[in-house]
Amino acid sequence: MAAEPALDLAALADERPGLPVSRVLPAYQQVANQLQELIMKGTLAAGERLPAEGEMALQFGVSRSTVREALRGLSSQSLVETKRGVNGGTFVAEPSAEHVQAFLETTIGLLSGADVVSVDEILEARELFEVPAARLAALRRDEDQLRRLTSTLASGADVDLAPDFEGHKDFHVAVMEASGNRLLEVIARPVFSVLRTRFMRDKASPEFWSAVVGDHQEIHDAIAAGDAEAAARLMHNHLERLRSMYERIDRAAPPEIGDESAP
Amino acid sequence: MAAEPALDLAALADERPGLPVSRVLPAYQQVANQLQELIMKGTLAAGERLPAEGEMALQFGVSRSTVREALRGLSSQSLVETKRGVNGGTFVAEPSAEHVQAFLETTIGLLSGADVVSVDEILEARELFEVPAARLAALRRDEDQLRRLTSTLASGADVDLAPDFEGHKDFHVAVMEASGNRLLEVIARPVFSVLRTRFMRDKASPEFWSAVVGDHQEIHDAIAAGDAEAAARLMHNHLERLRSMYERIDRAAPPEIGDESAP
DNA sequence: CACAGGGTAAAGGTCAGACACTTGATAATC
DNA sequence: GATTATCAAGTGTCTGACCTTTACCCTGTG
Repeated sequence: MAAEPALDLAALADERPGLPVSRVLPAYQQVANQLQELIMKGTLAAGERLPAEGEMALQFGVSRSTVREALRGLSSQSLVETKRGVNGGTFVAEPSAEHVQAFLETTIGLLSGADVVSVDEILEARELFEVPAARLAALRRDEDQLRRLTSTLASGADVDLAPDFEGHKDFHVAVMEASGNRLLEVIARPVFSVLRTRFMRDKASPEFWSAVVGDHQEIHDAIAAGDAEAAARLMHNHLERLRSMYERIDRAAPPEIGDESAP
Repeated sequence: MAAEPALDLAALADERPGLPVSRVLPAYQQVANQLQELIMKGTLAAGERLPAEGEMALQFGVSRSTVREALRGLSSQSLVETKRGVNGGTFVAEPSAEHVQAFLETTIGLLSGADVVSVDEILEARELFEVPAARLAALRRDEDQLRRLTSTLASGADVDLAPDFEGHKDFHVAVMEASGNRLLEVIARPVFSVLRTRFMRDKASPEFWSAVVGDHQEIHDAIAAGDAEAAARLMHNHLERLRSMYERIDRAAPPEIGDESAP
């Protein structure tokens, strides 16, 4: 086992951030950077197993704690995953859409909370994503996707006495799914979720929700019929309706966010 | 200093993931989760300073190493930042668009590399973002943004003998900036960068690049004139041109990615 | 009084070594 | 042959120490 050509990573650091930082990065940062680069370059393939922590510590010439801190950073970026037990270890993670969505949701939420982006911008972006999504869905949805879209209508109608955001959400998610563009889905869903989080349910009138259900039905029919332009137009109108509600709530609510102790 | 009402966080864990995990999460995960929740809820405001690592260790009833691993995770999600020295410590990070962009760029790159999303989908998504961006830019650009847009043209023309992706990139970034929607900008830029990374420069003919420069000029003029529909139409045509080039390269290149050792 | 220099201490960064916990595989037992 | 006990690799956690950075204070000097 002496001839194992284990990963020789120690000669990969080429970072010269100029001068904005303290001229030397912490060791755990350097280790993380090097590993990340190897992963991004594909040198370490998805699913591949990294050396054990102790071994990496030897290779990098740092302590095991330092390696572990580096790995924690990478793992919370979903670049690696760790498993315990025999055959455990650190593995290069298979990138998944869910990771990206989860991250985007939290960060867009923060950006919005910190007023780096406004609610108007989120609503506008949403329209940019969802109107084309409806158009594409009309053109490309397969039977399966259509079935799923239909089912969100049914469940929405069932609970129309307790109209909640869930049915609403499911419908829009199904539309994006039917658009056949996963990147669009990955990006649009978090945008959507942030709005959902910011504007909790039960703030709109029952009439509003029944109008929403009606909109959904119409959009569904257009998508089912393959009428792309109608689907796009109806989605646009639908989002206009939502926007006006959001804006009303936004104006009514205090600018403070994250407060939940108010009686 | 004995009566400092430090953050009492130890009674906040309400996570019951059901059973998909090993029924208990690692301590560093739990600590990270609790801190993250406090940050997301706004209980810990941006810029606020957390207790020192040793103190948090006491509060959570874990060792300092465990706290540190939790903090590494949070800091690579840009939720906290650490500073050394006196008055150093861990601070809740101010969310910034750059963080999101950096993360999106790496993850979309990975998703694309792993064929979770196809190049076609990225190109399509890009069109969905950029055509409306051009329209909005025509309607809303201020003088400053227009100036920046113009300057990208000049630099592009200067180096038309060595047409590189940089000028191309700057132009498109300037358009998105002029759209006045920061969320759009945050999302579209990484999408764009991924394409740039995947299709390195110098693969297209000089004629192609001069056509690109011409397109840019036309789009610029439309935006400058405030002609939204023309800007959108021209951007659409421009992206069609780019798409055909990307697709040609994609077909010609081997399906392997991340190879750079090939002579 | 103003400023330069050094000291100081708080807090993060790193290390070493040890032990506990998980978990798949293997061996021992019924 | 099926069940159970043992084992070992590897991550998870702890302890306690020491190094490094750096804002701030306190001199001392001009």
